Amino acid sequence: MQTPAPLIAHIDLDAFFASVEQRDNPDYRGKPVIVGALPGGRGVVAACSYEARVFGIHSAMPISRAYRLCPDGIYVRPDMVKYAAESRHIMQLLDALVPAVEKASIDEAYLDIGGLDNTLGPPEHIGTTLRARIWEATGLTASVGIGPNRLIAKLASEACKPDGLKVVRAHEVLDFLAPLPIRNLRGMGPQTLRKIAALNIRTIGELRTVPLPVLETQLGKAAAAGFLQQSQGIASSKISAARERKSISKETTFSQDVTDTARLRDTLRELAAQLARTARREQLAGNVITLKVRYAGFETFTRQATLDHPTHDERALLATGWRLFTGGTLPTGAVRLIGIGISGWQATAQADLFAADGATVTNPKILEAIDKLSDKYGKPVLQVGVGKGGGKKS
DNA sequence: TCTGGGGTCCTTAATCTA
DNA sequence: TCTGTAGATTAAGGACCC
Repeated sequence: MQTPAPLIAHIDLDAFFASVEQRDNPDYRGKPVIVGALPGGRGVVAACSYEARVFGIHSAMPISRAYRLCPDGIYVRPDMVKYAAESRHIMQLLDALVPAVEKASIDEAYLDIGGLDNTLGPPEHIGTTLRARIWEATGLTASVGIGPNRLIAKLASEACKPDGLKVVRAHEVLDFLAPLPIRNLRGMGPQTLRKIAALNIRTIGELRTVPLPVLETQLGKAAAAGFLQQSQGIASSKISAARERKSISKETTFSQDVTDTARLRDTLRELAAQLARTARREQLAGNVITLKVRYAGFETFTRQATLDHPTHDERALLATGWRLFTGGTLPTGAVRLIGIGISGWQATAQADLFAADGATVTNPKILEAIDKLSDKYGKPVLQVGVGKGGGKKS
């Protein structure tokens, strides 16, 4: 039997957080709804309704600016628990329709629909069915892009937003891409955009004509080759249902910068407790602890310690995080943000020695050993890397 | 203008190891 | 045993995404 040509659908829920709020609060419908920080505080727009976009508001915009643009808008704090439940519901619905579904984020999914024309019909029909099912089940609209790979599917859904459907066939890919701004390519952020703009390149079609060595001088070998491939419509069409989590972190930005070390330590303790709860819930224990600190001027630093035991215990997390903070390698000054994370998952027997019930470490011998060694050496056991450049400084 | 929170991946540089 | 070196490992930061 011949392998069917790859066909990928990208589903994007329109203005997801704001649409959920408008659905649940009839008073919000037809009005500018901005989900994110509240005016007066620090923060940005997480999502906004299409009515708010008319005022020039978009996601990631500082809330203070959004408020200036639209003082009469409805400002709502995000309810992530509600959005996550809604997202699960929709993903389950997609799973029931299509064999291979990859959740890309809380409001996006990639579906492998290659070879489904016998059961679900042609691509246009599949797209219409997916959108109708989501609407019937949730009252939310979604945009669907369909193409021969992930990149084209994603760009097609962006092109037909909101509440649209677009199919780009293999022979149409180059013409579809040519007029689009290079900003639409994956991985093209402000820095890269600036470098490519220096070559007087604005569209994907123009980018395609740039010789590889010229692009390499601006972006380096790997990035240049990657963007050129994208400009030719070449991208992965692989869909992987289960993506493994690489790290977990918790961070918070203070409403006003903090110099009081007691307050910083209390905050770190709370974050360590939240982190430990999440890690235990997901049955993960890691031995790499990362501290993140952002100062008043927005300078951001991270420091890592590698323990010789995987942990998801809040005491071990706090002890390590605080030692990294006070270890003398960070600047002093008012702190805007503090955060802590774990990675380096270890499926070892030691991980199981730690509590699974949300309390502290259950194995007193392990704790005692960690504390003794930490006290003896004045730092968490064992390998602690500090300063620029890694290496092992034990 | 003034920049959240939670992630991933890549590059660079220092250090370790064979 | 000493020295030089290439590749692997580790840490930090940058860039990006939603």
